[in-house]
Amino acid sequence: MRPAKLPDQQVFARLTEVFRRKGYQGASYADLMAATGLVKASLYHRFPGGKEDMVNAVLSHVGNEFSTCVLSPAQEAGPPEKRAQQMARGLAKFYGSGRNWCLLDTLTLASDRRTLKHAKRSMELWVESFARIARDAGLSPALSRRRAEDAVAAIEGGLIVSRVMHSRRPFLRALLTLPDRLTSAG
Amino acid sequence: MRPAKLPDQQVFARLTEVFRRKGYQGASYADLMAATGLVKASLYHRFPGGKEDMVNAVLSHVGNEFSTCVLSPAQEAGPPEKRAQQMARGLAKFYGSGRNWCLLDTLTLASDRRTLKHAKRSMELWVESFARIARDAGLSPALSRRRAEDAVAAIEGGLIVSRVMHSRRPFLRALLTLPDRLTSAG
DNA sequence: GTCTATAGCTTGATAGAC
DNA sequence: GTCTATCAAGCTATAGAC
Repeated sequence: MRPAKLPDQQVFARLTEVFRRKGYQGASYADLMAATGLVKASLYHRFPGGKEDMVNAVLSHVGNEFSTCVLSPAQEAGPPEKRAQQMARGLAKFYGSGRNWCLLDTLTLASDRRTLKHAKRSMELWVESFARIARDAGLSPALSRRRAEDAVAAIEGGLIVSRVMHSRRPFLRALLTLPDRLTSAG
Repeated sequence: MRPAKLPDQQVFARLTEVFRRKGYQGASYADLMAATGLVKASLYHRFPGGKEDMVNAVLSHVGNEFSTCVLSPAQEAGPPEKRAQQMARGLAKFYGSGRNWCLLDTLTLASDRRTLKHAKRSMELWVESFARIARDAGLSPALSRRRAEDAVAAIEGGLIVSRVMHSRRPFLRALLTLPDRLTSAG
């Protein structure tokens, strides 16, 4: 009998896990097959362009998750501080309290231009979303932009220090200081 | 006639360049051969353990550079603010104003335990060096440690945002705020 | 949409001449 | 300390059956 289709959601989740840990070049088909339980030809059936297609599908999928989990609070009504706190909670969940690594980091080592552009667009959305909070808190557009970029950097850097030092605290501190970072005057 | 020995310094510098851009798995022998001008067997002659040996030699070599270029100002006499400024200048040079990527980031994706331990030790030295500045500025040991970790995270994150967004400013801002980050009260 | 089977290329690694 | 030559293993990719 014909094997049932493995749900897209599961495929995406498992591919994501591999790319997060190994990056683009580090993720071999052997890894991707083992993670999904699908054989190579099946992966090519779903992603005709091979790994490049997979990576971009994963970036889109994870980008959607990130939007609903983290970015959407920025759009809603309410005081900027509260919205920033909500985003921090979303980030804690999204990054598994620092256990997960960030695709925008791991996928931007020696991968193709399409992927790099995709990653840049994703980070741009993230920064813009943070900047909106800062503007709503009364900061100037230019300062808001800087604060937003620096907040993203604090989180990405927190993830790296957490990864290298084997402690989640640096990442968690970056979340704790997020609201102040985005909304405090000066 | 027998080909002359290619100076260690040049070999290290060129290998470093490759590992910085491609990470451990991304750096193939083809890449390493092209960068050094040495053939595969010659690389194995210098590094009997292959890539793992190369990476660890590169980490040691770059670690020494980092020590003299960045960490040594922390040991000297003088006001903490001045020393922090000196370190910021050293970091600007070391990271090519944001053009260079950090080995502690790129080499910690799916590489062997020895390399991960080496990277952790290097970052530990870095954090400790920053923390000393903070203590000399009068901060408590615990706060100094947190400030130091967060400062390293700000720099690593600045490098990532700079890399993804194609702008050196996030990294350069992380340097500009370094002295205050390490020495301000509270 | 899954699988088996196969192809050719690239990889990491070694032996041995100069 | 460099090189040429060679190797098995792993890699990406495709053809075709069910």
